[in-house]
Amino acid sequence: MQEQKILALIDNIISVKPMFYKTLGKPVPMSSDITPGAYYALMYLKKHDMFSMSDLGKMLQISKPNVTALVNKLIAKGFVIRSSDKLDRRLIMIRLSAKGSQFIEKNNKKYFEQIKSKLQTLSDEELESFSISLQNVKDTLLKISIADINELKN
Amino acid sequence: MQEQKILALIDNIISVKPMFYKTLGKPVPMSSDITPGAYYALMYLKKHDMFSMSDLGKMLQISKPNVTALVNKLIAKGFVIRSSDKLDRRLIMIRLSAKGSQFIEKNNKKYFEQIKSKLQTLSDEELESFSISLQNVKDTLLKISIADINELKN
DNA sequence: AATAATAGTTCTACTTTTGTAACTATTATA
DNA sequence: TATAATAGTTACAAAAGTAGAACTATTATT
Repeated sequence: MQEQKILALIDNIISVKPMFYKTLGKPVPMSSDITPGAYYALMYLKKHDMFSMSDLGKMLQISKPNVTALVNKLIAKGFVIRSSDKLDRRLIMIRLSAKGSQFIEKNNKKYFEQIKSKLQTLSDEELESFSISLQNVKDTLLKISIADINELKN
Repeated sequence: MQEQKILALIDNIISVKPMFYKTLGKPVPMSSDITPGAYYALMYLKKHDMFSMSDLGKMLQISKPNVTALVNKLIAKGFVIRSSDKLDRRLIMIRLSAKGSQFIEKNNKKYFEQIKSKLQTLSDEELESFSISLQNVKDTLLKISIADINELKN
């Protein structure tokens, strides 16, 4: 890819980031039952099934002490399960509990309505192309994210 | 658009938001010369040229007292210019100064390298399609954002 | 002219996020 | 076995974001 096109792409990445974060409403506090950061953690766990504390921190880009604090809160709420790896007892694996999974699904539904109303300004064609593009963006980010976490492991 | 496809779209929106925010590195502190929120404000001003205090707050989704505090900091740094609207003297219009514009351009370039390294895991074809999709997502978000701000005006 | 509405400010307190340093337990290395 | 490296925790501090209430100045409404 040409250098110039890459620069344009990165410019788009930079400028779309805050838009993405802000345009479609607040992250996800709503119930105030949980902090946005904790909600993100639950979403990652829902997508990726299981993480060690360290890898969860890498995904969320937060430091280890913060992972501990965050996971403690999620455990206190029963949203997450802690289990130590038997092969390497240093590792503590975190996964979603049934309660945590239900919580996310229920809350996301509430959040749906909020976003849905914002989408009403778009035509049917715009919705279609937005949908396809977003899927592509998501897949790409996921790929970058996974490549990134693997690199950090080595 | 079918209800089911819309639900899938929204699900993607929700799950891609935290990815977008986190996957590609920290928002934009870097120099620590400015907070991420203030940086976002500068980016909005770069795109939209001019905002009243209230509209800026709506774009950034922050309350009026916080707009004041944020803009004060930006003015102290000389990144932004304050001017009152002559037709409606209640309005205070904010726009980027030359210094602010230069600051953003310079800092974005630094940020480029960080993102560029993350993109190296992608093939040329993936970069191309990512680029196109992202442009579409950006345009769509911008459209939603503008529709939203106009609605709030009425 | 009186009243209501809007734009912005000030003051204040609170939540959320974030980072650093020192520590324990376990595993890998030499 | 001694040492280094890794995973996670604890304790503390500080930055950043957020919001409510009361206030001034200006414009719109009646």
